[in-house]
Amino acid sequence: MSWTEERIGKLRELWGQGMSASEIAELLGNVTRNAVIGKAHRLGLSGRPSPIKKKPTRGATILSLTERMCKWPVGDPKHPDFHFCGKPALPGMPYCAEHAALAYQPAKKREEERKFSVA
DNA sequence: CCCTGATTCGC
DNA sequence: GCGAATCAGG
Repeated sequence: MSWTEERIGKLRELWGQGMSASEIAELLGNVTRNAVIGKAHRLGLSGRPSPIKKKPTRGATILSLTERMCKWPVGDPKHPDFHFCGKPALPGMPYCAEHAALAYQPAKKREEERKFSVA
């Protein structure tokens, strides 16, 4: 299977929407996340999370940074070591891509479960 | 241990 | 250029 314009367009679209490589690979079909990431990288993409160690924009106050901080509560709020994820949050999301996925787990095929409930 | 993406290697 | 393997981090 080669990367046609159609697939590349889908890849770029899904990737731009914040879709994870594994999700994109699954939706595209007959591709692995490695293929998607590899192609994305080759296309000049990558933008999404996990540039591993990154240099935070220092000079700005922590207040401005918290807006982009993943507000995922880690540990107990009463715990003295309580902290937030701190990873870059998605636009419009209080959490980063990973935690947003965890917080807003999309119910796939909810219809199927639904028809069972009717019975 | 799970997940993520990035980078590298071989085909 | 493609994909898998490997690396690095959360």
